[in-house]
Amino acid sequence: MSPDDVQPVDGSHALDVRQQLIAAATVEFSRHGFAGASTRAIAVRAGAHQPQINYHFASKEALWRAVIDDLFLQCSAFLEAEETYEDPVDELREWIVGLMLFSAEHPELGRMIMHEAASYNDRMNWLVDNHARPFVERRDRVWALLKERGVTQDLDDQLAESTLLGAITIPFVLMPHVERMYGPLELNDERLRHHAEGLVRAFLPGLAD
Amino acid sequence: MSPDDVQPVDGSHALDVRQQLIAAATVEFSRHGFAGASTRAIAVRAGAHQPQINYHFASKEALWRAVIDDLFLQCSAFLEAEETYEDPVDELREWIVGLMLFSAEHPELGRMIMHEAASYNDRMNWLVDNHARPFVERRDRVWALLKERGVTQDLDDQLAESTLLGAITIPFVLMPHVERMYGPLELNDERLRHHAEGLVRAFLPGLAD
DNA sequence: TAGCGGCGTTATCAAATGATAAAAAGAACC
DNA sequence: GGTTCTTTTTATCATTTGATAACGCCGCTA
Repeated sequence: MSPDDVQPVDGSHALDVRQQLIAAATVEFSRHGFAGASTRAIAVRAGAHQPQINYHFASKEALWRAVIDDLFLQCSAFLEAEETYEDPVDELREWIVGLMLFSAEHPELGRMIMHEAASYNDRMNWLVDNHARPFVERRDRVWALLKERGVTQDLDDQLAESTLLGAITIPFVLMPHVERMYGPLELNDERLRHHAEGLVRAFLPGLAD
Repeated sequence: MSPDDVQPVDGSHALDVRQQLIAAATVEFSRHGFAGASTRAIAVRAGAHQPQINYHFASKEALWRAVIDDLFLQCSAFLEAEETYEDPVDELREWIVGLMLFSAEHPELGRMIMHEAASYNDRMNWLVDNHARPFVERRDRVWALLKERGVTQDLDDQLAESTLLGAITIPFVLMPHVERMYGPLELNDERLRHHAEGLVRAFLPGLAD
């Protein structure tokens, strides 16, 4: 009410709705896939009205892309550290550990990719071309380097990438499945890092440590 | 036209429609998930009419369960060999190789599981209780045995199962993704087996050979 | 204070969806 | 050949879906 009891300035409330919609859509899309997530359910979860989706985004599909953009941004931030390593061994090791920790905290990205990458469709193509490719190409170079050095597990070159991806992320992507099987899991940082070390040994068996 | 131009005898035509519907539903469900697959698209692919789904199966959901039953049956047949091994090392090794070959040939099962296991829902519960649990419990026993023997990779006990599952199946589950990345893959039996050996070494590093 | 633009809110549309009813067509059995 | 049961085929229903239109509210600016 008072003049400097600042209302969010200059459209920031609209930005807030956008953020809420993205957050809600992240949950709905990752749980139910693109087709299974309804714009109404997303709106309810966001505390917004369904037409606001088409106002703030061009379409359901555009909202989906915004969610993916957001998740990859978070993922990049999480893996930022890997940028700084000089030794490719350290880089891959930290990538494995980092991606596993990210997947544990934000399994939604892996889930959304799984939903789309099961078929040849436009969203999958967009996903690969706009986000996955740069990620993968960089890692493929690192993998090739380490392969020459003889420290990598001997896997098929074109399957290695997705094999690592699966081994690292699937336990968290399938957490509902895992918990149905074993009961609620209590994963603390220590357990996660111990597991990650196992993954590193599995795929970089040439490391003497 | 001629009298002994035999029509399929004794209801076998109906059985044929059932099979066609299951085959078509396998494709549609694995590509688009439960919600994304429409009964009309399934019927068209099967060369049948949409209401025949509700005639031969109680509901879309019942058809989905029939598809899963069918796929797990095929998977069991594929892995039959593992039943015969005495040494648990051989059993796990052959399971890894067998599941990888099955996933390469029938990626649909993995894709359908991925669609469902991303959230807590009835189909996921049914899947775990009716199919996954017996599979997993058996393998967990083998894994525990081999762990005592000190030949397994040191992974978190409750994450090891899904980690293996991910490493083995994801390249084929995500084949559209992989091919978008690398171009069309030509995976022959030799390449697949070579890759599988790498997986065995990754998760059973204690084997001297 | 009048006008304007950004945004929230309500109402509504056309299309698609799973399911069912009812009629038509076969197949089997006497 | 007639009867009965099974299966196919057509027509249709009630919901749900993504999207748009229309209207109202609020803040800003002149």
